[in-house]
Amino acid sequence: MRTFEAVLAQIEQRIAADGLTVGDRLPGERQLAGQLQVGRSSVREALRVLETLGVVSSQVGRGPDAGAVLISRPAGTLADLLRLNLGLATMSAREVLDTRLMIERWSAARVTSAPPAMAEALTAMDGAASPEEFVTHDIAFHVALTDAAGNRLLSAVMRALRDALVSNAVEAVRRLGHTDDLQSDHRRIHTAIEAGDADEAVEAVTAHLARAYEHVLH
Amino acid sequence: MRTFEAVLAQIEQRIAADGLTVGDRLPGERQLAGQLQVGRSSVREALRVLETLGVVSSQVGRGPDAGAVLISRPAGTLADLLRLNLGLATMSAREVLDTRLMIERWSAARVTSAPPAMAEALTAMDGAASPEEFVTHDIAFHVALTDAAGNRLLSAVMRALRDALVSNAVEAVRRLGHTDDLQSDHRRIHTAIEAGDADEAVEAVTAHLARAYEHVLH
DNA sequence: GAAAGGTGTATGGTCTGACCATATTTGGTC
DNA sequence: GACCAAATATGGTCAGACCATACACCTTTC
Repeated sequence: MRTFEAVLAQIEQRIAADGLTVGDRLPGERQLAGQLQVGRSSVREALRVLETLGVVSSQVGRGPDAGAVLISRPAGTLADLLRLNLGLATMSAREVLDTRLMIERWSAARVTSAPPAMAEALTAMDGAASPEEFVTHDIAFHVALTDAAGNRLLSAVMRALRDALVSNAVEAVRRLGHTDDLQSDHRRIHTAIEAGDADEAVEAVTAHLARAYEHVLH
Repeated sequence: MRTFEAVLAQIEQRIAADGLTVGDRLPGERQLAGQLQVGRSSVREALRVLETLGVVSSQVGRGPDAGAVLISRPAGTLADLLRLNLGLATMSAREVLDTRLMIERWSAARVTSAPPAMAEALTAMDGAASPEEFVTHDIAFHVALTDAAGNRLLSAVMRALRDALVSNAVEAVRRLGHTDDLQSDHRRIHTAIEAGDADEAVEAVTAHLARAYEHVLH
C-alpha cells in the first residue's frame, strides 16, 4: 500500500472515531505528517484525494478557519466524474440523458407541491434574451424539481448532470431557434405539480425531455 | 488558481485535443513537469486527482505499460463518494436505498431478457452458508439486473451503492435469520423478466426491496 | 481606553534535489 | 540461443527550503 493511501485510511478512521462532522478542522499538514511519521507530501496527496471527493476544503492563512476543514460537497466530484468519463467515451450522452429522465420522472412522481424556485425560474425564462440565459433558468427549473423530491443524493447527481450537459443544452437551444414548445412544457409540468397530479406531472416531464432529446443528441 | 489545478486543466485539455482514449499513456511525471514548467509535486497532485476520479492509473517500473495510463473506472470513485458522505451524515441510508430502488425499477422495466449472471447468482444463493455469502450472490443478482438495462452510468452507480451498503446488508440478513422470503422474491423477479412481463418485474422488484428495507433501516 | 498600524507566526502552496523500489531494457557471457 | 547482470526509466517518498496569505498580538497614537 502506498503511503498516502495509509494516510487516507488513518484520516478516515479518525473522522469516524472522533465523530468529526462538517465544519470541524483537521490537524495541519505538518502536524499530521509528524503524528503519522510520514513526509508532508504524502499527507498532501491524501488531502488532495479528500478534496477531490468533496470532503475537505483547504484554506490558507491563519486563524480558526484556516487549514483543512471538513465539508460535504459531492456535486463537484460527480460533475468532474461525468465530464471526464464522457470525454473518454465510456459513457454516452444518451446514457447520461436517460439517467436524467429517470431522476426527473422519479422526482415528479413524488413532489407534493411546486417549490417557489420553480415559479421563479419559469418567469425568468420568459425574459431570457440569449440561449445561455434561457438554459440557465431552464436548469434552475429542473434542479428545483429534483430538490423538491428531498433526496440529497439525487439532487447532487442532478447538479452534476447539469454541469456535464450545459454546453450541449446551449447548443441545442441555439439550433432550435425558438423555445416556445419547451416553455409550454414547463408550464404544463408546473401546473400538474401544483395541482398535485403526479401521473400528469410524470407524463409532462417525459414528454418535455423527449422533445429536448431530439435536439441534444447528434 | 493553484498550480496543480492548472496542470489538471492542461492534462484534460491535452486528452481532448490529442484524442487520447483508454489505454493511452501520459508523459512521465518529470517530463510533464518540464513541459509545463512546474514542479514535479504539482504534477503528482494533479495525477492524484485524476487517479481519484478513476481516469488514470499509475504503474511503476519501466516499459510500455509503465507510467500514467488512461482508464475509465468511475465506480470506485462513486463508492468512495457515497461512503464518505454517509459518514459525514449529509446523506442518509434512506436516500441511498431510495436511489437504489429507483434504479432497479427503471432497469426492471427495460430489460427484455434475463442475463445468465442472474440465473447463476440465483442458484448460488441456494447454497449460501453464511450471511456474507448470501449477500455476495444477492448483490450479483441485482447488479446483473442493472447491467442488463445497458446504461453504464447506472451500472457504475449501482456498484457504488453495493460497496457502500454491503456491511448494512450483511447485518440485516444476520438479524433476519432466514432468507426464504428474499429468495422467493428473487425467483419472482427472475421469472417475470424471463417472461418479458415488465410491469410484473417492476412490481416484484418494488416488493422485494420494500421487504429488505424493513430490515436494513434502523 | 480605543483606534490604528506594524510585526510575528502558523497555514497551505510550491519547488528542488535526493534516494528508494520496481520492472523493463540492454548487453554481455556461456 | 539461453541465461544472467548492469543500466535505466518509472512512480513513491522524504527533507528542506521558500513564498503568499491571513490572522494574532503588540506597540503606538490620540
